[in-house]
Amino acid sequence: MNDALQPLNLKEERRLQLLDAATELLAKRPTASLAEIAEHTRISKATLHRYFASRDALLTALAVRALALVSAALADCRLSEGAAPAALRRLIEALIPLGDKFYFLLNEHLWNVHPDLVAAEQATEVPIMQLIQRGQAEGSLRADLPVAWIMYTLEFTVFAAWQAIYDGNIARRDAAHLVLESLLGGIIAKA
Amino acid sequence: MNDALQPLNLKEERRLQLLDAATELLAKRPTASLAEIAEHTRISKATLHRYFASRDALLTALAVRALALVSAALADCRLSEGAAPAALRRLIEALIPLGDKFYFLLNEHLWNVHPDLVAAEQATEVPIMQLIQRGQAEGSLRADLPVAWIMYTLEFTVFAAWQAIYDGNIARRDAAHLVLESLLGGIIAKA
DNA sequence: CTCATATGAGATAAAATAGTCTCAAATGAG
DNA sequence: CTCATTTGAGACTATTTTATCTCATATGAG
Repeated sequence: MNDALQPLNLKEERRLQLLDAATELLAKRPTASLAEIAEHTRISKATLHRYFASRDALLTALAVRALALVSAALADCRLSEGAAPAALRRLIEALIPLGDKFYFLLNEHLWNVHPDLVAAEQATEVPIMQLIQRGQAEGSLRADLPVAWIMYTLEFTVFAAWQAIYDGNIARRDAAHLVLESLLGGIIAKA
Repeated sequence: MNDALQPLNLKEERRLQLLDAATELLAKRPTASLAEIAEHTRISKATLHRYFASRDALLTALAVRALALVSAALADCRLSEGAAPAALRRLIEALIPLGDKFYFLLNEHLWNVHPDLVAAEQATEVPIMQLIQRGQAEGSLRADLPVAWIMYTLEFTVFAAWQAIYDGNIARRDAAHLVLESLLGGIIAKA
């Protein structure tokens, strides 16, 4: 699965560029037709079909790539090392640029078509969950909030940041800071 | 638009039940076909068409109802009264059960079809934005986080709660408390 | 420049979804 | 119970989306 991260020839590079542009659009508009995806990626329908034989092939490629990138990011973050808040920071910084891909992994409508990838997707959740548990055990994260809930709020806040960047409402360079501040410290002013 | 909240005859009651069930499914799976919506709502395709003449009619009804319910909830919350944190609490408590409808209002893929409702949707954002601004001016909400970002994180956290309830991962009765705690106070343990 | 390859536009076919309709059965009120 | 209304199943039609293909043009490497 790390094949998705190997150095590539030009055509493969282009294919991934198209795939990433398609992912963006599909994150914003899951109902987009292939004609709309072609338009968004600035290629003709025929060319889109040359790169991805079918809608299913496109969605599969998307899922595989999302899994590979998120898994690699998680591994790079070494979530089991260092204090939990610092690890969480590394995680958030890594995930924001992958917000659309991360969003796809979290949504069930893709998995209906690709149940074979479900186990791999669930495997991406394990290190995050363990990090939260570790933080609670260490006393650095609140233990009164259920782990499951912390995961939801983390995941949705990361996607909110991706969306806010995409919409042009926050600057990319500010995003991680904003997520960290609001998620970790909350929005209430300190006394 | 408050017509959507008037006492109803039995058939209209049933129609709204169907509409609400369809809204749930479409929040989880925007690509659901009418056949899938019919199955989810436990009626036949023919009956679905009897209640909503077309997919467009269904989506329009959904948007109109979502707008009516969210607008009414916002009005009930009297966001300009009382301290900002208390008003925020009332807001969150009101919005969670409307999470699927709120999510729809925030997403662009519906408005492509119904640009006429865009102004009304944007009007629902104004009292929320004003509340945040008021909180910042009063010093109860952090002024270092942009208003736009606070709105994103609020909206996505509310939807996260709706989703978590729908998935069976948190209890409905706990949801508002969890949102308030994590959003307002953050997830870092207090020293 | 040449030439191999990639691409777009648009026509066409196939598949899926949306929409329409009929009639028997189910439902609910009186 | 009767009877008016609603519903489901499924056949059928219409529309949209997906997929396929051709050929002229564009592109890029040498």
